[in-house]
Amino acid sequence: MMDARRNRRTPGAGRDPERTRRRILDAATAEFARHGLGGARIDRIARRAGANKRMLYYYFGDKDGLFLASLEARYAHIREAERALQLEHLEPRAALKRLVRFTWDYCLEHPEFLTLLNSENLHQGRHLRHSKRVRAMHSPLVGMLRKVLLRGVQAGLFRRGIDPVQLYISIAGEGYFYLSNRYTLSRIFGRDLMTPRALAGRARHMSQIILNAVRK
Amino acid sequence: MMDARRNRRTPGAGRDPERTRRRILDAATAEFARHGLGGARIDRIARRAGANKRMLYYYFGDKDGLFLASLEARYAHIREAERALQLEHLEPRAALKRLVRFTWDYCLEHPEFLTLLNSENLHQGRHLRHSKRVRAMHSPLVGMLRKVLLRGVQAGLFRRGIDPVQLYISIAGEGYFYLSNRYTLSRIFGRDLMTPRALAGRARHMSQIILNAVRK
Amino acid sequence: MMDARRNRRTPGAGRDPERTRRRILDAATAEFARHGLGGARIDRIARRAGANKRMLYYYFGDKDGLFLASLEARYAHIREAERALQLEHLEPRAALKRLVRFTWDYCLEHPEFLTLLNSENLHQGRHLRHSKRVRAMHSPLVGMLRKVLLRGVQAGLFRRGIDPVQLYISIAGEGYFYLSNRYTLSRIFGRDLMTPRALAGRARHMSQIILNAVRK
Amino acid sequence: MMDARRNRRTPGAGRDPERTRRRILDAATAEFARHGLGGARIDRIARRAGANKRMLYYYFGDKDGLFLASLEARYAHIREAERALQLEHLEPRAALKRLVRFTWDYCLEHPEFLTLLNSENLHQGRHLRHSKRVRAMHSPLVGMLRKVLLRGVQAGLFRRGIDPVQLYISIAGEGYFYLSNRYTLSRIFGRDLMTPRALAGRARHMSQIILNAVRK
DNA sequence: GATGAATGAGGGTTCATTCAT
DNA sequence: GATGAATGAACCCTCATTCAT
Repeated sequence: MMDARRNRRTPGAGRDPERTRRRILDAATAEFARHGLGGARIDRIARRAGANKRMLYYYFGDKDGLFLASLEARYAHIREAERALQLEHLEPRAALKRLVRFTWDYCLEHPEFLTLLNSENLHQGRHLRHSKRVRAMHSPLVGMLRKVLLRGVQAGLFRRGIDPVQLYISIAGEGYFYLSNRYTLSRIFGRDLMTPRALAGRARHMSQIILNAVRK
Repeated sequence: MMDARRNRRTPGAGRDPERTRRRILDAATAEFARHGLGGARIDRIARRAGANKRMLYYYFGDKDGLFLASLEARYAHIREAERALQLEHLEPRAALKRLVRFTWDYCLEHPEFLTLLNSENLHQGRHLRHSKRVRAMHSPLVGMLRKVLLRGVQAGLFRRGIDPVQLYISIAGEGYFYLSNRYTLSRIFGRDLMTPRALAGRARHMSQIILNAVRK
Repeated sequence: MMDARRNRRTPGAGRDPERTRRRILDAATAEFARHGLGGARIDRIARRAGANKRMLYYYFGDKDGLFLASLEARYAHIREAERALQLEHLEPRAALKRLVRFTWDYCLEHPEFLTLLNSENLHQGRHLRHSKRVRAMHSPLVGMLRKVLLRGVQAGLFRRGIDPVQLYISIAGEGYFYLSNRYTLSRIFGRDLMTPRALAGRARHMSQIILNAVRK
Repeated sequence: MMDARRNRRTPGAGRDPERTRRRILDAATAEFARHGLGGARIDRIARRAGANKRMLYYYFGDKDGLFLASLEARYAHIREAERALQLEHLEPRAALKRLVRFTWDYCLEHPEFLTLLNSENLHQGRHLRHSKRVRAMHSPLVGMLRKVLLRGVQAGLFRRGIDPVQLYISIAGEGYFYLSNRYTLSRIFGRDLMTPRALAGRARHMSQIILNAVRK
């Protein structure tokens, strides 16, 4: 209590603003993902980030601001990854398969994204409504999918009239629902849905569903 | 449960245990659905139920007990409604269509069920784990779907090897994800997913997806 | 909930007023002894007594009334036991030894008495103040002890001028403090005061103290 | 701890952590002493300390933590005062008399210490069990008394084989029981034990008891 | 004599947030 | 940029007690 604080350079604190911000954001994402917006605790976030509580307010305004920042960061992350898929250069069916696979894998590897979205929807999207960035992020995805569908139709592989947004929602939904609701589903069906075998089965099932959905 | 209660005096209070219990449960379901488990407030539930706060504890033990009771009641409700579908007497494709339609309509008319399930999954199913009733409720559902699929195969309409659990998860997931995530999806795609037209479009899309998924 | 309650004759309830009263009193004594007045719970008492909570109020008025009744019952008990001592027929030193021994044994065998008294003193004796019985019950001990001391003086064994009340407080206090404070004393001295050996040691020590106190 | 605090503004609040802590601790000690652990009220403590309720948790964790802190502080206080007695430099009988007198006076002037200890014992010493400091505080006391007894034996004044722990328990117990149980004892003996005269009588009686206990 | 249902005040505790430095 | 101390409202829950039957 009365020790002189020499050489402050402990990891996780100190004078590296960008790093502090990043640590807070990561800690917040983990906390929101685990406990939801209502269940998240500012104290835990600060502790996990190794930061002073006051800093959260300094950088993000308030709890909701922090939540929105987490959400935006995760959206940016997945959209970034999607762009790297480069479906344009693939044969239409292969492109679709790849997108399905990617979406599944992403959900599997980033479960925090699912719970973050669930929280935002529980709160009726009131954070995202204030986000300027998020709308712009998403047109490329729809455009990309639209082009794949068009190429499939032109190649005589896919049927006409498929709405890329509806299809994307199916692609995401097939995996999302399975994973997001894994606890209740496992329980009511008396079956562990998260064994490697079960996961592989779902991946196969999803591919079939989506490819059957578009075929002529 | 459906017996006429004589001589009610003050509305919402007084000596009618079953009614008091029911009112609390309904109020709780609404509150949990709207705010999640963490965001739900015992005070609001009591007020909305017209009951003394103490009564919640008297009947349900604690907040978690109340949450579990809400969850079980909703599960019982949907499974009850499903049983009334009587898919056994329908032609296989009609039966499937009917189940898809029912599931969609149910999610649409009972949005509280979706958020309740999301909350339970956010908490990793820890309430349902203690439920004895819920597992037993669900085997009839799977059994019913299995029989439909079997009849479809025998009639030469459906392909073999479809897992009824995987299929049910798709049926539910197609509607669930769309509705549960409607706020974020509407925002990122810049399109109101809840207009009558959009809803009708989704219903059609879902039917196609599922029927295409099973066809030979 | 709608079962007809046939043949009510479960043990611990039913139509035996005196028995019900007794069971409540015993349960209350145990509860007060264990948790103190402030920490005692009406619910626990009722449950332990196998009685309806309302009955506690029916028989004893309120929590304080119940506490006083417990206290009085324990006082009556020890006074009863004391009367059986019959120190009059013993040689003075033997009489003293016997009293010391009795007091020690009683405290040891009835630890609930100690905590009950502590509770009452914490509350500044406000229950006992309203008791009419307790004053009348007052210990025959003082009279008995006075006679013993007198006989001791006359026999040239004890010194003059010893106040029987002071001496009695010493006799009780030597054991009471040791036992009542056994947890803190054991801890601060790093020694378990409740081993058979330690208890025997204390009994011996006490006898010596008291006998030395009166000797010429 | 004894440094002068400059520029105090509002009394009882503000930015003086050590002072805030101290005020809370004092208020808690008084409250616990008066009402016991179960009967103590966090609200009252905060109010009396002129502090925000939240601060109690900030500094002491919870009610039990606060209770333990109170207990430790009081133990530290009496042991400190004892050390100041410097019995080493006194003739054995004088040393003993002084210790007896001191212990009596301390109990008389610090009745809160008695009730605090009673509370801790009611709770079976569960707080003290977690204290690391308390054990260490007490070996000096025993050591000091042991040396006095030894010197008394060597001087041919005291008898051999007296256990300093047993003797200390007697020294403390003689006063403790009298004072701690003053309400019930006064009531059952129909005599006010707290008049100056009565108190003086007890002090004399105690000295005799203890000195007679050790004499040859 | 006995019961289950109901009450309102208040229990300890925790919350997101802000102050002074 | 960063900190520890402080805040007041509100959290879930429990209390002794009483009502209606």
